[in-house]
Amino acid sequence: MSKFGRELIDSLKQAVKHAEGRKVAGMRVTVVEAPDVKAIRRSLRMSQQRFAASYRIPLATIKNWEQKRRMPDAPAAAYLRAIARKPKEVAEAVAG
Amino acid sequence: MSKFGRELIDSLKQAVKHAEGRKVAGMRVTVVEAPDVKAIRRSLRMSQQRFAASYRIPLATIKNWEQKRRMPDAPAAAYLRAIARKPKEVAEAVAG
DNA sequence: CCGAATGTACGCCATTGGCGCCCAATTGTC
DNA sequence: GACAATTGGGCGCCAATGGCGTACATTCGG
Repeated sequence: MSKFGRELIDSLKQAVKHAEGRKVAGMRVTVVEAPDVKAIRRSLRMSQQRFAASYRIPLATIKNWEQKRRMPDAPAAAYLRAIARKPKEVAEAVAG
Repeated sequence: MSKFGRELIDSLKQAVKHAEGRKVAGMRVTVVEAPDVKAIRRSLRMSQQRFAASYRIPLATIKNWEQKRRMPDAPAAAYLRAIARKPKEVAEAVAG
């Protein structure tokens, strides 16, 4: 069996799974749209540095999110949602 | 130069950097101890499923954290901290 | 003019997120 | 007691993210 042959078969298997309505492992389909980190931060009138410190997120990670180089994963997206809606409460909760 | 030789040299370079107090790229040193997800969840008297749903974290991720198979990354740790201290406020914030 | 602060951009790589699957333990419900 | 449902532990797999470094552009106050 050639390498090409194996790859072709794998592709077909995935296609079949798709057709069956099953999910293909390793294929992530983003359902919810990405939270706009920059908008959230700006609405709080904070620099990236202060925002990062206030919510205990590494500065580099904030930068990645704002530049759309990385998408916040599910827990991070939830966290950002919480921050966007109750900035003060969350900041207090993580402080100290 | 053999493969083993190169690897040995790289290891020595890292050791030198360590000795110099510099940080070695790619080597993560966890500073804060891992949050005890199970304890947090239990104190809220929720099943893994409800906890996951309430805070919008995939069930599999909760399992990984509780079984210590994965460590929550920095944003996740901050989120858990917020949850631990202001469970109701955070739950309300992420709901809807 | 220059240094500090802020933010954009990108490389690198170990670790995590996220998914599926299976199985044991616990908790109902008849 | 028997049976089904819920809960949670354990593990393999893979792409994507987290985290850190470095360099460069822009803004701003002295």
